[in-house]
Amino acid sequence: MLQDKMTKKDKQRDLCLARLADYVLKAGLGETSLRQLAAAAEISDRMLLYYFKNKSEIMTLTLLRAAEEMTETLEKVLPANQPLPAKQLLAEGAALTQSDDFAPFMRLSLEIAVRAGRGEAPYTEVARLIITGFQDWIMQRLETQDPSRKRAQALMILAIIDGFGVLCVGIEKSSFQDGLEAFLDEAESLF
Amino acid sequence: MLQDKMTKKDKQRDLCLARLADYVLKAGLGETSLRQLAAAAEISDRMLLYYFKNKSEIMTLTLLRAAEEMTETLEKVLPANQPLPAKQLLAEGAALTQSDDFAPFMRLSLEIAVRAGRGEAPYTEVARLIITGFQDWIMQRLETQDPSRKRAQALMILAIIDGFGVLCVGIEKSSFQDGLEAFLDEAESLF
DNA sequence: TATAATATGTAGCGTATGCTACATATTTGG
DNA sequence: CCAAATATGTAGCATACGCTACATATTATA
Repeated sequence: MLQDKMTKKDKQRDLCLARLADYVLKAGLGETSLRQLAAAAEISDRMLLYYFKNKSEIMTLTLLRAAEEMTETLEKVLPANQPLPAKQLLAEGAALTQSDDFAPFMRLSLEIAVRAGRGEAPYTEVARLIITGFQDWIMQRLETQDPSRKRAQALMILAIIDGFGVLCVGIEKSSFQDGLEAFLDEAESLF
Repeated sequence: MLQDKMTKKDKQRDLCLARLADYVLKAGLGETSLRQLAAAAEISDRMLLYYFKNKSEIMTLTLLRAAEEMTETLEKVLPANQPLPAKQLLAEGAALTQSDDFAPFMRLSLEIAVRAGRGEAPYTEVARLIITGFQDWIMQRLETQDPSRKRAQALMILAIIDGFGVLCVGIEKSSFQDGLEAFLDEAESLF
């Protein structure tokens, strides 16, 4: 990635993408006109379209970059040292959705998923990438006795984490007065 | 609601909102310029702004109308005859997210929740309304032995249903080859 | 150093947006 | 019936959008 023979253009593209990934993580997908993106990248919109062929390419590469950063953040926050039981992994994941480090990724992922649901390109492929990335992360940390069901179990855990994220995002945790732990206890008592 | 002494303007407003609610359920929140809304309402944009004071009012009332319809649809799809055990209620709810009748509400709800998460008015209040509406629906159908935890349990069930909705919306159920039932079995086996 | 390739600024095009001004038609009520 | 209120069409404004044409500066290469 950090090759010596990157042209200046390539280096600028890379710098732009780093800044743009940070920007969309903070601002979301709603404030992404070329002029706004250019301001975030600290260049002129003219140069943005010199470095990239059009807005679609900018957004695709920016979201892929953000997805990469999400994967790295996930790895950093909870390294895959030893597997955890499902309930504990679920608790870790749900807590993540509220942590300062990870919440922006959660919000952005949901925005991407929603747009993917409407069939908007290029969100469809990015959404799939993010979901499978998160799913893999869960699988690598899930202690299980039945390997054949591991993938499905991971998907179930991911669904609960996502659902928790939606509720938090949508209602700003005002209905979670009892706290995250109490909420998660319900998961256990449900079945 | 159907008063005799509605002025023509009031009647037109009502008709518009009915059509607009249908429209946003189909098209989502991404295609909602005044001209597009006017076409959906089968009037001119000029008249749309005669009936309503501005776009913000149009969207607020339209989404409230859609939320009302969601509540009615929920009631119709599964009347509150007798309470169900959590697992069965969860299965019903998850299946709903894929049914033709209810999937549009699910997609729209997620779009609203995401925008609410960014603090965009008027989505914040509408999101809260939708979430509590769905939560109440669950509570009224949930068989429980510990009433003090009923509300939290309902929220947990809602989280799983929402998470399932996100995954379906985001990846178009390609990862659910095993089907909904197998997926739900995991919920049971997880704990 | 001359020339070609790369880089950057300025200006603006065509279109879409939310919204309004102004005129005219239609209905209503005294 | 006639004035006042209500309803509707036409046209367009100001702004924002994605993107491009054109000129000029800077750098690399021969």
